Amino acid sequence: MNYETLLREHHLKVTPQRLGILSLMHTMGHINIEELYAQIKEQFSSISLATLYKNINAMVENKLVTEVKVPNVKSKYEITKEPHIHLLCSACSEFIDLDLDLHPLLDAASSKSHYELHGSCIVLSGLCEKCQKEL
Amino acid sequence: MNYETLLREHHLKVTPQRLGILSLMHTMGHINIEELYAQIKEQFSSISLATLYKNINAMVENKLVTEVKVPNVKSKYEITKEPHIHLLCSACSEFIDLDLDLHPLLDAASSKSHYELHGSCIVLSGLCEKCQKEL
DNA sequence: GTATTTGCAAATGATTTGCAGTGCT
DNA sequence: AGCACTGCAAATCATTTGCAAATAC
Repeated sequence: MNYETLLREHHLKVTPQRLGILSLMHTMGHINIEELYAQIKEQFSSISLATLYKNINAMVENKLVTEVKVPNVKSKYEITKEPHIHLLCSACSEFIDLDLDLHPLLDAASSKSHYELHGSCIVLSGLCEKCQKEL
Repeated sequence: MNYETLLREHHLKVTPQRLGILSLMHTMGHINIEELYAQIKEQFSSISLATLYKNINAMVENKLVTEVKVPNVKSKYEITKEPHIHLLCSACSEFIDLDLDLHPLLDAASSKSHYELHGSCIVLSGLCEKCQKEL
């Protein structure tokens, strides 16, 4: 993925810090502010939390990045993609994407409610396969 | 609904403040901390925010109440019920429940991921019927 | 060259904690 | 009676803001 292009397409200037943020977000899949700050300090030891917040906010406003609010844990951030399901394991905190066709659900929701839908935040929680066996 | 019984069933002591909180939550459907504080002050003028937080947290821990994390706005609280969809209008901030059969989705998610699912937080956002017409 | 971004420090906002007094069972 | 709850004040944690120096375009 070319992060420079991605930034420019979303009307954001290219800075080394932003490239670092996107690269981490891409390799981690989902990441919260705390983890992001810890990781990015390894590349930019003097980066400040304020910069991180400003950048994340700018990216979310420009829809380059999506915030996923998750019950019980801190918000995660991911590079924006098509609507999909998130799964959270309440034992080991694994947090993964699940690509299922959401159109049947979205269509049903839309026609029953007469809403014109633009976004979704779907988090299902339970036990992952591994944790089911270990408990 | 009998709030006293509800509290006892969830191993929480009955206090006037808690009855007030549940009553408001039931009549409002969904409510955030700020709204709740403003409303409950009319019944208990000396109630403190700390008490409100402690009670909400206790109720959430005992699963009497569910926190709904919503993108862009403050968390809402509701009396716990079966999994369902929430709809948020991004123009007028209407926030409503939509009762659709979620079993097809949950079953598909479960069998594809091998997760044993326990909870869901589903928020769809868009424009309500009224706001579509006005824009 | 101009506008934006960065990093620091300080300010704000939200939530939690400690504790003395009160109320529930 | 004993333990949990309330309300206050203070502490903590998360996020935002203001500003001078550095950087992007």
